[in-house]
Amino acid sequence: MDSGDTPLTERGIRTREKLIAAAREVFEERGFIDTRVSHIARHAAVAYGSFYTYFPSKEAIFLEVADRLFADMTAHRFPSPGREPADRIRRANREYYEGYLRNAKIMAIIEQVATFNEEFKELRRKHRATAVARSARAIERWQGEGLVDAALDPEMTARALAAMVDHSLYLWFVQGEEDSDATGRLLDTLDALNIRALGLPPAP
Amino acid sequence: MDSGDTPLTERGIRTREKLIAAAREVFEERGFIDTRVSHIARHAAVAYGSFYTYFPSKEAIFLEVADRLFADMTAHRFPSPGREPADRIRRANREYYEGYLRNAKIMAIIEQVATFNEEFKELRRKHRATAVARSARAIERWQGEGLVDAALDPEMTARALAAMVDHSLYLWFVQGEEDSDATGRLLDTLDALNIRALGLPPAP
Amino acid sequence: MDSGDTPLTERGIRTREKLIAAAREVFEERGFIDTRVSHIARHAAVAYGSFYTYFPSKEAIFLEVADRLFADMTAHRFPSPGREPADRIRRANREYYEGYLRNAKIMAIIEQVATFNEEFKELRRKHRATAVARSARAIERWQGEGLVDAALDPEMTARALAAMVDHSLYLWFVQGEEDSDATGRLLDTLDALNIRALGLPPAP
Amino acid sequence: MDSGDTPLTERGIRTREKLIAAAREVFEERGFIDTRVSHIARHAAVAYGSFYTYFPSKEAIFLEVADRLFADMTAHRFPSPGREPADRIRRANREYYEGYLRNAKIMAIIEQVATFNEEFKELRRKHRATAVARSARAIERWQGEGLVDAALDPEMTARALAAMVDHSLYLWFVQGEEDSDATGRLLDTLDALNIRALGLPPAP
DNA sequence: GATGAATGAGCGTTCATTCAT
DNA sequence: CATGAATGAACGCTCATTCAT
Repeated sequence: MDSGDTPLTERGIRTREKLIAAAREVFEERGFIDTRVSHIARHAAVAYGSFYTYFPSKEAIFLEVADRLFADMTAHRFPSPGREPADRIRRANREYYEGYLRNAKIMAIIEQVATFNEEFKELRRKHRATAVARSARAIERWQGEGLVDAALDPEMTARALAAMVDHSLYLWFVQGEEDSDATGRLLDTLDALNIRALGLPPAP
Repeated sequence: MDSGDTPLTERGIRTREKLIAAAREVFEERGFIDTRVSHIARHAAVAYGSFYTYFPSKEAIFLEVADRLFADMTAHRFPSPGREPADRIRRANREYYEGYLRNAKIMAIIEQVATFNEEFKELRRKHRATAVARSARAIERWQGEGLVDAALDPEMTARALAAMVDHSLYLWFVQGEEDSDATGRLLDTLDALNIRALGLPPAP
Repeated sequence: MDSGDTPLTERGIRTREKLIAAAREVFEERGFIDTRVSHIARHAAVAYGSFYTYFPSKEAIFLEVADRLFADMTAHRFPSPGREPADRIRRANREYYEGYLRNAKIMAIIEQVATFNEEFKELRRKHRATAVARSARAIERWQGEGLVDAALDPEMTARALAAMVDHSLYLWFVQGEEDSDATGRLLDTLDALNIRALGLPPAP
Repeated sequence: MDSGDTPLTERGIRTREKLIAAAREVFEERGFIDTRVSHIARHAAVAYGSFYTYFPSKEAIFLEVADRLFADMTAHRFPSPGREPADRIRRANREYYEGYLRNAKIMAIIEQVATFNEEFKELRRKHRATAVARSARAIERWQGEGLVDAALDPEMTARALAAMVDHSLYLWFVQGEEDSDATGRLLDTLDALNIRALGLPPAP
């Protein structure tokens, strides 16, 4: 009954990977609530009982799927040194938009699970805190350099702007308010509001 | 017998109200998913079957609870004529904050339900569309008066700023990131970012 | 709680009649199993609770409906004196066919109820026994007159021929095997088989 | 998990068979309407949920029981070549009587279900149509050979005589009008009426 | 380890009947 | 007597998890 343990054999690893890939697809298709363990097992072409050889519960496999997602969402982050702040914001945002689009469906499910599962709520909170802290440090730096008004609370500003971007993308791509023709306008507006709110000089 | 009907007698109306009040409390306490019809009935001190005299399902009573919430959230809106734009934004935001606080718990549940129930997704969408449209009209007016940069897309700006306020409040009050000492800083920051993003002159 | 009693006031009688008429229509429409007391009450434009003022149960009102049906089915029977036996059989059958058609829908429901309700099973049995006995007496008479072979068992013959007519009509009109163009052929065949089976001389 | 599937293992097949056998017994005992899935599971000494591993509903298992019944009722049919028509009718009837007796109880339940379930109505209709068609062809053949009056409508005759036999047996064995001493008289009478109605020469 | 059957608590919903007004 | 709300036992079905092979 050592389910959840990392399997040791080559074959076991393959089965585990099949389950994770299947889980992501099924979760994207049906949401967390409407996904059954049987769906995942069948989709992975694995016996029902074998699921529990690798994961102790539906929550556990979802946690793994979400972990990989967060890795993907943050892996592509790389600094763009020696740029104007406005330009760096635009670049960072664009990367985030792309990541969001790539993972929009599963992001939606994570959002769903976070509304009723404490463990997930906490996971989300941590990821957000990390991102907000990094962003707040950048704002403080810019305030030190006289680029951003010192009257702004760096942490709250970072929070609010992250919320703006996150939730706008969520509503647009996930909650079906998307209008693909207008996507460009939305993204441009998010960039502009970010930059204006901070009072940064628009990059030339 | 046919649930969903408006009750015809005083007594029936009372029972229905008891159920709605109980439902709100139970939903706030346990969330939508973990709420059972039996919880609501018991909390209302009403027989199990009586629930179905008034509502055909858990979804139905939740819709009623949410309807009343939206009514409350919008009812308190009143115009503040002859003010500076920045001042009006601050006032409107404060009203919204108060409404949010008053209804934070149930707002959270609505957010939850909207992640898996199409009917609710649609309800939320409509309410948001109304609010965004009003806000976009105000921005256009201010652009006409030369107070806001004409380069900003009014609709997308309205969307993004609404998302910022909504989601910030949601994360703060609902997802447990609240730190009551800092609430004032958050709200001030939201006001400030709103005003700065639009490029409005800060009211004196 | 004296429900089931015959009401005394004019108004009470009217309400009771309304319920019976409504019950027949609803039973015909939905069958016994799928009929709810609420359907009957609503169809009669009578309060739910009032039903129980007049009938102690769904079974009770059905019994009343069925009683009236049997009255109608037998009321039209009148002897046709001084005829040939074959002619009398044809006449009697025709009357029965007409009655069946007039009441086919409710006959179907009675058949349904008789499959699971002992009280109804017994009611049907009695009605059938009466009809079979009368028919058997006629056969005996004809045997006495040398018109029918004395080797035939009068009671069993009466039973079997009644079963033939009853069930043929049931399958034809009720179980939806009806083909209206061919109805005449079916009825003629039933007459002919009756007469031939008894060995009666075909009426000229 | 998905009920209705054919089980894949020996053990699964055994459980499924246990359920079917138990279902037949419980249906015979209590009728379709008063049978609960829990009764069947308990009678089969199987967990409640296991029922749904094999059948999606009470209707589904009943369909299977009925299918097997019809197979039994028709399997024993074998031709009796080179006999007099009257003799063949007697033989065929006797076989049918025996089958009916063997399955009388469950036949009753099928009759019951056919009164309110469209799927079953249709199943019964098909079986009857097959039997009637075969019988009608025999009548036509005898008409060609001059043994049966050409004036008789073969199809309607086949229908009516089948209805006579079927319903007589039903009333006798199922609806509790049975009087075991007289059973022989009933069967003899059914044979005789069949033969006389067709005008066949009684076999010596 | 893989397989798929077995388990049963749990929940939503129904509806005949009773009761308060 | 009329009215319609109140009651709650009963049942069908689900599905995460455990177990036997």
